[in-house]
Amino acid sequence: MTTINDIARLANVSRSTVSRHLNKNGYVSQEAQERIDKVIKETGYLPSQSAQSLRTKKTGVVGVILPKISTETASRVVDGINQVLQENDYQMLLTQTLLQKEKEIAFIKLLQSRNVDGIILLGTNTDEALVEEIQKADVPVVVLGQEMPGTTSIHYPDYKATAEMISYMIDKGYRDISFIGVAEDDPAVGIMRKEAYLATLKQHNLPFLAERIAYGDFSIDSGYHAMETIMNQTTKPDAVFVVTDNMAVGAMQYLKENHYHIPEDIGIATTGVSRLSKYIEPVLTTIDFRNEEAGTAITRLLMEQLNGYKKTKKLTHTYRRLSGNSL
Amino acid sequence: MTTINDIARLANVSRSTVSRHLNKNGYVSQEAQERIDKVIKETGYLPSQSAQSLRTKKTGVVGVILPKISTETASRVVDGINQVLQENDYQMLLTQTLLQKEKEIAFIKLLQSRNVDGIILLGTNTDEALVEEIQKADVPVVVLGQEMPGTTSIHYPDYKATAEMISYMIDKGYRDISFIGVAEDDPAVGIMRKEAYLATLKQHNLPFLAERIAYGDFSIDSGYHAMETIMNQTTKPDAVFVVTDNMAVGAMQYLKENHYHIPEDIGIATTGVSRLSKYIEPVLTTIDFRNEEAGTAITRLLMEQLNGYKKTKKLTHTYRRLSGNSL
DNA sequence: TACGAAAGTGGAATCGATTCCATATCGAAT
DNA sequence: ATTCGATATGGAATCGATTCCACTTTCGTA
Repeated sequence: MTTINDIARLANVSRSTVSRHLNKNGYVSQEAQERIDKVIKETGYLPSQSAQSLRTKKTGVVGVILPKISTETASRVVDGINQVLQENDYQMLLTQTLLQKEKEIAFIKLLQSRNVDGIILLGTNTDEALVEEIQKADVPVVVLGQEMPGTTSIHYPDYKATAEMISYMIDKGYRDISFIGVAEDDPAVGIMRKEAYLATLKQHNLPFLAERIAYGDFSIDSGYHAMETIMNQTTKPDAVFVVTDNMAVGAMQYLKENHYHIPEDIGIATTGVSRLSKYIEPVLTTIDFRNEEAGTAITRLLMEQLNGYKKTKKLTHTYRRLSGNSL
Repeated sequence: MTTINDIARLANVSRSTVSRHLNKNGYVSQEAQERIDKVIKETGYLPSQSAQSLRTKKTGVVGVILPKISTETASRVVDGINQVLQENDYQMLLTQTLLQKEKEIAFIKLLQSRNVDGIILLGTNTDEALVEEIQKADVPVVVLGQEMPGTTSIHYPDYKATAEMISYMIDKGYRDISFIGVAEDDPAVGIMRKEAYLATLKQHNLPFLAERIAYGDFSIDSGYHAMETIMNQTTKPDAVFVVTDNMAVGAMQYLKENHYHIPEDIGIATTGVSRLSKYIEPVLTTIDFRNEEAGTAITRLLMEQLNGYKKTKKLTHTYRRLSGNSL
């Protein structure tokens, strides 16, 4: 590796001069600039980020913590994040928790020791310990997907969107709607969406049956089994709302294997739009949270913080409903 | 930020002693260890990666260069990569080229200036300039998806798998198979797969018609238009092989919009298995390159190199065919 | 002609770690 | 009693940059 000292020596200047030239601050004569540029080109010199960031406390790296990259939702968010980071000359250090909550905290620490300039967390919970760790952090942390106390965050309109979808299903004529949710340690997906489901049924004076609800853990498999549980009851629902697309895939698989027709025998709706779901039968009716835009939005908020903006902001992301023929 | 100097001062030892304790090399008395541990716990001290890597020339970070993260193929590979990296306490710096070739070279440089310990490149071409840049790199670079001269790489069995799929289609009774490919600057996907298609037709004494071939650029849209081009000819094929799943989605969209039935009017086969494609009609017949395993495999090769193994290895990844009802 | 500001440059300290080397203590073996 | 190896510790150099400061030269203007 060639270093700034090599460049200085070869160009017959001091390393202060090289640095001044590279950073375009201070005075450097035309001739010196040319000699330096020439040597840099010849050697292919690249400044060491480690050394630079030791001095400047800036790495140009943003840490991203997410549950699992190979889901359509997450990878779209990452696309959005990456877009804004690239515009601002930041790189992305990516970590996956695989839904182990303790890893979120561990990664916040780890990323800081890696001297990232900021952290974007795709949130799955708002546990006390996590909130605390975020407060303690000495770099800005922004959160997407949960309303995190005391932290700049963007959350999805979980309640509103779910309520609207359930209403829509009722308008379509469904009267016995079942629900596949997730555990309640996820406030956004676990609590808000379920509450919206329950409240909307009530509002329309529809009865609520405990056996119409089953839970999964975000995986396809768990969606399959939740659907199975629901359909194994003595009476069967005429529709199902699944809180995540991944679980909806599992639910559909169960329905298909057991020869239920969608939407004649049972209607299905979910959140999250898949690349494929538009093109293949049945076209899923879903709530599209426009994850890519959410990714760019949360990253812009982080950029604001990196540029010195201090106040915490809370935003709600927008969404749209995509109508397919699964209802 | 607390530094090693703070720890040393608070624990009443020199910073050499703290370092020795942290790295478990050299002698440190029991009492000193305890005092140091206590102070570290109290302060929440984390060593600065920048400083460490400036001294040790190791960052514990691996750079990953890929075309686009929000594709099923890429995100599955990343999953595999991440798994092995995590096992080995490495983090991942992720970059996207969005299929701009010059960015591959730019990122190789950039990642080096960020002092990554190694680079994993999901290859899209084997251009001279790229090969050169890889040779020049002073960290190990491994490549997935292309057979890169002089570099450790794993490539997919593009020729064999494609030939086998075309044969399978012929066995199924299709006699007029069309082909949606990509530009030939991608040796693996652009050249090998097309050659396999042509050779297999010839081998079965089937005629080849130039108008049965169209090209896309990996995007859904381009698959749509390629399919459109093919179906707008005076005679129509009875099947199509699409070289990537993303383009296959576009092709299917075209077929669906124009009321062709799959597989009655036209059969379709592709590579790459989507989470969804198994569950929704029609179930796609595809070549599954098992991207996640490919990701773990290439990462293990990189780990070997990081541990001092010098020789370059060339491996071919395995695959399997998944039969659906799209043929 | 003189003087102060602008232009140009290098020296040295610094960031936060690691690591080599010198030094000191102590117990065991000769 | 002396010596030697093991244990324990701190000092100082170093990694590759940035940045402050001091110093010199140049130049326009009073």
